[in-house]
Amino acid sequence: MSSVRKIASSLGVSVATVSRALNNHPDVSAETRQRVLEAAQTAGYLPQVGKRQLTTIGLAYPTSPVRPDYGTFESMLLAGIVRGANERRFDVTIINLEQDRDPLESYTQFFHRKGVRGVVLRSLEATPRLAIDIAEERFPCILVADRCDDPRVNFVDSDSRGASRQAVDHLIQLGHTRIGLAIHNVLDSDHQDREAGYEEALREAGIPRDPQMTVRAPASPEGGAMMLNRLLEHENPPTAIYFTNPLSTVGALHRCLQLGIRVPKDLSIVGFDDGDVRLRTFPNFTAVCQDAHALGMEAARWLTRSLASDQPAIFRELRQTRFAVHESTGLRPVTAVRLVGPYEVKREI
Amino acid sequence: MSSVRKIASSLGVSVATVSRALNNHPDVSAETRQRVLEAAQTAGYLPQVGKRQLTTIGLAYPTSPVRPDYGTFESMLLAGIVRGANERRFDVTIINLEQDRDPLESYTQFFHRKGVRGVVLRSLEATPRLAIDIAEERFPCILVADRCDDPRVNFVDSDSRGASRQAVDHLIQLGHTRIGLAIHNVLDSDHQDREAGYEEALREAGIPRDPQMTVRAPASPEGGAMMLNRLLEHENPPTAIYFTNPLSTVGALHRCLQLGIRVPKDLSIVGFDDGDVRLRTFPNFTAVCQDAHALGMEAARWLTRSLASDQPAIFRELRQTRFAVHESTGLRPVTAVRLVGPYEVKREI
DNA sequence: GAGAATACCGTAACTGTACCGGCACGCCAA
DNA sequence: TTGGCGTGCCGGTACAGTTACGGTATTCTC
Repeated sequence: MSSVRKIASSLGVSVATVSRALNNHPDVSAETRQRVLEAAQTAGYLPQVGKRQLTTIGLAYPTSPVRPDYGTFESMLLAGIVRGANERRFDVTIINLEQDRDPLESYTQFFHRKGVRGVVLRSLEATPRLAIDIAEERFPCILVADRCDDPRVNFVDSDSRGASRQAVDHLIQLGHTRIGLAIHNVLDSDHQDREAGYEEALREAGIPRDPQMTVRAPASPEGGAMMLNRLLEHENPPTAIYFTNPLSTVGALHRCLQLGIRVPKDLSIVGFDDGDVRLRTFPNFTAVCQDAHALGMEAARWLTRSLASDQPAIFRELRQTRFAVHESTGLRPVTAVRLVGPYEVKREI
Repeated sequence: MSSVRKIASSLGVSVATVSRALNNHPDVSAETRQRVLEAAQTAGYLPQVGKRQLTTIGLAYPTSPVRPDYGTFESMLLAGIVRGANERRFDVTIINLEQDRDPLESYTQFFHRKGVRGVVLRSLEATPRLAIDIAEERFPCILVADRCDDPRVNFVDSDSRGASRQAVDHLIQLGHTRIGLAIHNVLDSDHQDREAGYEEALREAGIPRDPQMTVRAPASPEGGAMMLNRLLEHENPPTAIYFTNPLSTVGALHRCLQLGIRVPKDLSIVGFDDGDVRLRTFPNFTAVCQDAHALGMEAARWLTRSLASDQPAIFRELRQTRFAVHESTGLRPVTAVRLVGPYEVKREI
């Protein structure tokens, strides 16, 4: 519809000036650039190279991409996105939202300058705000591995409430009544789910929730070890713990081995897994499992289908996580383990 | 230099036909397409949209990208590549070489159709052949995490011979004389390095190499456990083992815990690490460490610098891996552990 | 105060792609 | 046989956006 020439004539400037303004070239005054950007925004300008239809989608990260913290999660997610996009012969480019973006330009302009027709937004921590901003500009976007209340925001997320409840139920069935919750210190929607599932299972079983049985720490092996320490130092320690993150689960299991705590004989542990971390620990841990690959694939599939068919529907999917029993959960021990010193373990009646 | 119009006039066809032939459109005869592709090849045709200089590089995978097998290695590599490319404001797109490539078109045409000016080639297993093909077309390309004898091929790889030798030396210093080698069953250059380092250290110390102390299996936790079994079933078992892959190291440590073999008291283990796997096992294992992030960053840095400066130099870098001592290596035990049944361990004099 | 340097912008030339129409050929029915 | 119709293939042209070059006005320097 709109082109650089249309915008140029409507503003009384030349096409070269419009092009320069849209591409952050230095040879244009700030005032003119502002006028051009506004005109482009209101006209709903979409650049097109030649007349080619672009077949690239972006994977946008608010910060530096692929944080090692997340273990294999990012890998699996990316693999899923690439596979989903390839089904319709789309390519995927990685976009860093903090890099190379002019604060003046809109997201739409930024993404078009990058040559992508839509983005999968990988939201880290507290930034679904971004998704709303992009949705407001009506640029095709889908949030992955997070969710958002705004009705204009598309997302694919996993819902771990059901499986979390199932996990805690499983512990209760094994006779446990004092069950700890070791959760991320930043409560995003995922972790809210897990806490809700934990709470539901307790309530259903008529077990009152003890706030001292909930501890919080960053998602890391060190955080996991720390949370284990804190729970077992309690005068009335738990006999089972639900760790809501893969890395803290690994850290906790490691700490148990260090302390000589036998899992599951002395202590039952349910963890969380994104990939196959649970199959690489000792013992293999019972876990709530999230399929990151499927998450990414679904997101890319919907986005590319939506771009190809050109009908802007709303898409919001919550995929249920799965509960898988392995070797780290067992019957409630008759004697609970308690930590009395940094390296001293006491088995009580 | 050359454009669709130049090619069109030199062949006596229209620009539309050239464009169609270059983009795999159906409305062109096979014979004409062939002629156009050949002319484009000899003329060294490089498409350019508008007059824009493309600032995208590709990360090309011969097969499906990001294999979960490799743990966090792919994640770290990708993160490094993206960061290296961003330094010069380049973007990265993921390209699957098996997808959407017409067998008739050259790699150059394929990559240009994808809109990238250069590629980082992630070679998996036995495919440095690809790097040679691409180098022959003079398309900017760098092989990462592998190497190639052909003098036209650029690469960034890590050299683990020195650190492997250091690792085995370390074991010898601790009094070990019977040292096993558990290595990948496919001997790419990386694993050749590791074997060479092992051999060198033994020779230097005057210890004859026993072929029965070398076992081979796929790089997986199961492979690691299997290799451990095979070595410890030997009538004269080793007191220390070098596992040349992160996943097999994890599998072996897991198997030791299962069998009740105390590491390092009964058996010393040196492993290999790409990221921080060694810090998430029990015990944390002594390892030869490869910095995948740095590998990717160096590759992308060189490629983007080379594209920006437009001088096609040759680049071949071997980064030394690092040897890090952790908790899985100790003094040679007086009694070696031997496996006499699937779950029976015997400690001999 | 005159010359030089710089900031900003317009004209025009250039890139590649898609739409539309035309030509040649083959097939089918009257 | 002949006219009509569909299809494969291709050319002309309009149009997308970008950049080289040059011009004008303003500012800086001596």
